[in-house]
Amino acid sequence: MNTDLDNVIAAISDPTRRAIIGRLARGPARISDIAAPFPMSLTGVCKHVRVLERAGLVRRTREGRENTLELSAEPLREVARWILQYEGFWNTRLDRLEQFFTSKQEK
Amino acid sequence: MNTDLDNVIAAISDPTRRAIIGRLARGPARISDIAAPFPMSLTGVCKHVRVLERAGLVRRTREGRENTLELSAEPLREVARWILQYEGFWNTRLDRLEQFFTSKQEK
DNA sequence: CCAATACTGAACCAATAGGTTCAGTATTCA
DNA sequence: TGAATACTGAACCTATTGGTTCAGTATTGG
Repeated sequence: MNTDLDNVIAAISDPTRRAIIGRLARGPARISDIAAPFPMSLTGVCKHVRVLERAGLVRRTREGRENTLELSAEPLREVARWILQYEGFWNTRLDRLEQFFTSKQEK
Repeated sequence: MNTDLDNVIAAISDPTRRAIIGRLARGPARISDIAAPFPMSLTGVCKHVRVLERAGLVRRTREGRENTLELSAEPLREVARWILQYEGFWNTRLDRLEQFFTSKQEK
């Protein structure tokens, strides 16, 4: 089974898709606009956009032949939450030790 | 080309590997110990561990026939940094609007 | 109306991911 | 020493990923 978290993390594991997110953070854009800077066919970019869409990271509004994309960063929040639970492990050696004993007590 | 960030994010996109990280957060463990709860062959778990290792998320210490694994969460920091730059986008509607105009000004 | 624009779907491809089994190598315990 | 333990490598399999091309459908501007 594939959870939402899996899909979101998989979506942001690709550098092209992270770049698309970065672009959309500066404001909404059409697929063609987004595709322009990439050394890749429009179809290729289209596919990446669909992956982001399925992960809930992008909202699409069709008007006529144009598809305007908008960043929808909410799903990243869950990912941040998952990662930040390990925050104590990437500071000092001491923090790591402390975290270890804290979790031992909790158990 | 595959960046470190790509490898780390790809590593944590798999639920089995996230579970392994969760297990190691409670303290070091041998591969067999880690493998036990998973409905999967030891070889399968071994492969997952190697992925985590290549991403720098796990350190291994061999003593005799036993491989003791230890969490090395530092690489997650970069991922957190990447995600948190979009923090303003997952709060209120207002925040999103604000962020949008702020970035417009910067440009 | 015609041509250009903005996509989209289908078919294809090579590489990678995630799993398996089986056989092998060290290492340790009794 | 001999059996059990703790892995590891190789070969294999299927499904998915990330890309392509080509052909098609709407939509729009001149």
